[in-house]
Amino acid sequence: MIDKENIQTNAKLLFKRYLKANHLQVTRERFAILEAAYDISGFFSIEDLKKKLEENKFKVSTATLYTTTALLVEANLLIRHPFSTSSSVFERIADERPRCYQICSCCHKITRITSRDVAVAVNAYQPRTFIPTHRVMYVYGVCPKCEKKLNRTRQIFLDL
Amino acid sequence: MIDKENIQTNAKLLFKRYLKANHLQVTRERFAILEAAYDISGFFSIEDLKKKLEENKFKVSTATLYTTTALLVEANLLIRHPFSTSSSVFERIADERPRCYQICSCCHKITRITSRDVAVAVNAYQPRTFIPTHRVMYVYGVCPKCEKKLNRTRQIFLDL
DNA sequence: ATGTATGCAAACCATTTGCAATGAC
DNA sequence: GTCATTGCAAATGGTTTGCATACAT
Repeated sequence: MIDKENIQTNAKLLFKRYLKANHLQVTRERFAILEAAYDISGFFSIEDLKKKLEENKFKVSTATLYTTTALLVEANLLIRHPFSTSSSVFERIADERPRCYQICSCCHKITRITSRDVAVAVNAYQPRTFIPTHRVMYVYGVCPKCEKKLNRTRQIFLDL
Repeated sequence: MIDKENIQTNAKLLFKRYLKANHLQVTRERFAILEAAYDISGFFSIEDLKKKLEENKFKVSTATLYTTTALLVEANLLIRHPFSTSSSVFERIADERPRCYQICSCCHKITRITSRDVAVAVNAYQPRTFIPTHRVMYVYGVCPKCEKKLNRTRQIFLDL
């Protein structure tokens, strides 16, 4: 089993490795940001990260938050989701399970699916020369609740 | 085989249906934008759309471009990709094949994969109550070129 | 006739940039 | 000591908003 501690430790190790490999510096700020990001289990914005860091009594400039999150995305330690038009939505990559999200085009509710079927399906494709680090699948559609609503409207239309 | 004409006609039909179902108005602007968007086969920005519309001698305000693209995303006629931090990256949904993209975290090159394996894998997962309209998969990793350049370590998470 | 969609320009705000100061190596 | 990184504040520019006008129903 992987506990929270392990996830963080592993992420830090990977980040350090990434920085070394790319001749980048290991700084307090970068690791404080990584830690804060990995303290959040769901989606988060730059704003949320800033707050989390403040909770930890750690002050970082906005500029650094932006450059570091970009770095973490590059290092495959964070995902950037396409959920918002304006601001970035991030999420940590805490384990190797493929990430699959169902998104209702109607009510915009997002649900992560973690069933075995999904894992098998998403991992079924194996590229030849490309070396995959992680996979993200988005299944767009209509959730049951909205489907009922839509059906009602359609019915009304047929009646007209 | 589906040709360009057919794709557009089909998209228009779907859009009209969507508008009706949601009690929205069928306007010249909305269909001019849909047409322009479907004239572009790859990724495009709001800026690109504006240019394409100008080519067609059609003038639309920026505000309308934003609201209409949002509408088209809602109607499952456009995808919004998470490729840019600042501006939106769109792509038409021209056919029913699942969309899979390989993204190199290093050089940021994006390649669409259309092989049968991908299609099978992505469609293998079938939600129970949720009604899927389309699926998008992103495979992040390192392309062969970058792999050679950087002797980077793969992300390996322990005991899952 | 009613209410929605559009255009325009201003406002907004997330993100980026430039430069001086700090800190990693 | 050298050069990358950070912080700050200002600039940038994509996106949103408010309101008057035009238009779909």
